[in-house]
Amino acid sequence: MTDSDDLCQVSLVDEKKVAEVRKTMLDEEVFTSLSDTFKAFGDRTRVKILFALSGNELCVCDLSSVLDMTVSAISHQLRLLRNMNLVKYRKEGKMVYYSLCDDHVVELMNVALTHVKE
Amino acid sequence: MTDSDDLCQVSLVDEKKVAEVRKTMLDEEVFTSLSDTFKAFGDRTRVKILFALSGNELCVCDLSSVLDMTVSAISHQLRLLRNMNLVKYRKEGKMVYYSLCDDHVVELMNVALTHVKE
DNA sequence: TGAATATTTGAGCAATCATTCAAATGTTGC
DNA sequence: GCAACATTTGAATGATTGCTCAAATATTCA
Repeated sequence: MTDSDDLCQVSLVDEKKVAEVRKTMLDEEVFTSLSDTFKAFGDRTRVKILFALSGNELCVCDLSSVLDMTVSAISHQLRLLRNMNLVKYRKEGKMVYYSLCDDHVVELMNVALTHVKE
Repeated sequence: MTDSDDLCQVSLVDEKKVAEVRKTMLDEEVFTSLSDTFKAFGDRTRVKILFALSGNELCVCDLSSVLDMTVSAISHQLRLLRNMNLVKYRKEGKMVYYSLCDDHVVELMNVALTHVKE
């Protein structure tokens, strides 16, 4: 961070504004959780999985078939979504059925969709 | 994709469900836009920038000061956010003031925040 | 015109990440 | 126990990405 201390002159003028904004900033961990959550949605495979699971409980091979992707690839991404508490699973014999954890997931996708559609 | 055709036996049973889900899936480009949008939020620096800009118009060096990061690093991320139509800018002399494009940005962060806080 | 300043940009580098492949785990039914 | 099957896992690899550094733009003011 070579130029973090040679701030622009105007920052002295906006010192008050900067201080105010700095005060409203959340804790570092909150921003980390926030960006981690968004990061989980920030991949085509994972959004597709989450979208497919909205309203449906699906097993890994169902998802593999719907997305036309390797079971292994799907499973890797499901683990990530599990760790992020976005999906939960239910075992039934050899099968593992996945579903969404809560409604925030659908809500987030809907808000983002309205943005995408302008 | 070596095992995309040797689907599990159960998929024959769930064939109907899979076909239904497949029908509800959105177009490929929509999923791409969706994940790209989320990807823009999926970085600590960028969420912080977006959060700082919610309700405030700030110049690059203000942001640099608030986030305690290089002007260059901030500028690089601002370009990405500009390309994603999440922030807009206004030139005033040497300064460039950034602000959020629309309310979806704040809305998305709020929904994600309620998820993070459980 | 030339110095000072705010911002942008491109190349380079280290770190992260998504997928593949092969192997392991766990479950069912013989 | 063993074969078949659904899923998970670890290592490896190619691709993407965030930041730094140096240089380029663009604007103001003397």
